[in-house]
Amino acid sequence: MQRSEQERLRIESLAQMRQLGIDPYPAAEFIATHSAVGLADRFEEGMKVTLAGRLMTRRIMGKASFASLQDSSGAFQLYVSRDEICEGEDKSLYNMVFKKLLDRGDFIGVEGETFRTKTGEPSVRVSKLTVLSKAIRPLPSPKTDDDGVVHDAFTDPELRYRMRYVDLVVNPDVRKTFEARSRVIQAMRDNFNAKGWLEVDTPVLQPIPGGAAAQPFITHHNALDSQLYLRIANELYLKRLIVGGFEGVYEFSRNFRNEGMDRTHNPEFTVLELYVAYKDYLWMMVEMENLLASACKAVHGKTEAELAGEMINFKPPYARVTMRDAIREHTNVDIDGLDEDELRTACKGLGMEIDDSMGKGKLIDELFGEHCERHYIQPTFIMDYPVEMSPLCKSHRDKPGYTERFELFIAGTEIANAYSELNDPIDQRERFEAQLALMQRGDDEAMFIDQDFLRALEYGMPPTSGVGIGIDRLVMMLTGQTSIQEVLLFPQMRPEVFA
RNA sequence: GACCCCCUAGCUCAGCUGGUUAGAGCAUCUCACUUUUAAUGAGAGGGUCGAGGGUUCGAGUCCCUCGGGGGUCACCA
Repeated sequence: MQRSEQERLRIESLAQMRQLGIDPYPAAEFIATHSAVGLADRFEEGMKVTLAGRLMTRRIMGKASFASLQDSSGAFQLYVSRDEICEGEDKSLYNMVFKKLLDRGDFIGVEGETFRTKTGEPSVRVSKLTVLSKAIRPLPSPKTDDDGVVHDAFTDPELRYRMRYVDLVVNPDVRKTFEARSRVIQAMRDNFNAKGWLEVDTPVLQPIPGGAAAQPFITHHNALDSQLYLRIANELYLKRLIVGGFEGVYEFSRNFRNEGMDRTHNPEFTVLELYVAYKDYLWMMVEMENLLASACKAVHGKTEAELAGEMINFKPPYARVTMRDAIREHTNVDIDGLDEDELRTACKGLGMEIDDSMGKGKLIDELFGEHCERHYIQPTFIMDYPVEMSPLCKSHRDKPGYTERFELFIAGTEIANAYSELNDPIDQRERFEAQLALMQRGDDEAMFIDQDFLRALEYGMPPTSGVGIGIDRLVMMLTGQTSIQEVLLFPQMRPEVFA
């Protein structure tokens, strides 16, 4: 393979280290007494410490040098003096190893005593230096000037996503985003566990891709000689567990949909699904408000987050708007009482592209998606969806033709979808059959009938409220990112071709 | 899937209506330097300009095909 000049030099340094009796990839444990930030937080002069991490910038000034050591928490300054790491006549550890054979990016461990330099910078005066792992490829070398401006940043999205390991090393904000993602998920999990709800795992490989309307990935099991699908949702499995007697179950579900990719869609994505027995969608709204407020606090320490120049306020309560009112407000169309033909005429009047395969539910969905959705910047519950677009949702307790469903919109994007779950097995069977009719009419997103799920409902499911929250999108909202690729460690890319 | 834009050194980028040997900063290498922090000073090396074809006396630059990426739209969360 073709090596760059810098790579060849580093490989040569490896050999030279071995000649000096230094193992560039030692096996032994290295114990760091402190992390970089931990040491900075509890800094006193005269502490005996050890640190481990990557050697980053070096400023060599003859017989002494400054360097920064970067670990998972951040960076700390090292002071390396020739005569302090080489006590005897042999100065090769400094002159050869430190100055020549080590490079930016190599892992080292150091032992030494803390002090402040004359400019006041907390530093470690290195007395012992151990090579922990040599890097043979050079890292990109961004620099930050006195005004905080970053020069030569590693910014090419293709390289950053394909080599996330490099991105994480040189772009501290990237690491912060993924730490925030972990905190969001942890805050949610803590919240659910405190209430006694059970975290469960349900099948990713499903014989029927149910619980949502989407194109699945199809695979094949050899031993069973049967077609299987990667799940597009886990909803129907969690409801089976409610039938089984658990009162609250949740799962952070990796779902797979064989559809387009853009800045809010990745073929695999994460949804938190939560189902709680004896609750309804009104209860769930309050639950969501509190949940998102605590998730936001977990990231920002307060209930506000900035996104694309807009402050998003996660403090409860959130606005509640019915689907009918939302459409009426933004299009002057009152969907109440319109039949399918009248609705189609109204959509055409608004210049929308529609076709005959669209049923009433789909038409309303289009109306909302095209004309309303983008207006909801602050967290807003859109509630009471028409029954045609919600085949798994309970009919509204006092609005015929509507369901007890809400979606939560933030920054014009759907973040969560929740129901008072349909638990009437006869009604559910009819809804599935209506989906079948839509499918025959040409709607390729209509749901399949899951006979086992219907059988489960026939054994009796308590009244239940369930919700799905798009975790990737929520993390985007909470970290100020506008592309899903920035909140996925390894976003889907075309396979790389190696020459 | 459609349209638009991008791909030049390890990184970030210049490179005009085509014109000698393709440039800069950082990184790298050599030398100097014991309190620097975008360290500094002096010097040096490093490129099949995404790939392949074409037009031309001459292509990084114009045209075509392909590959990769980004953006917009459509489907979807």
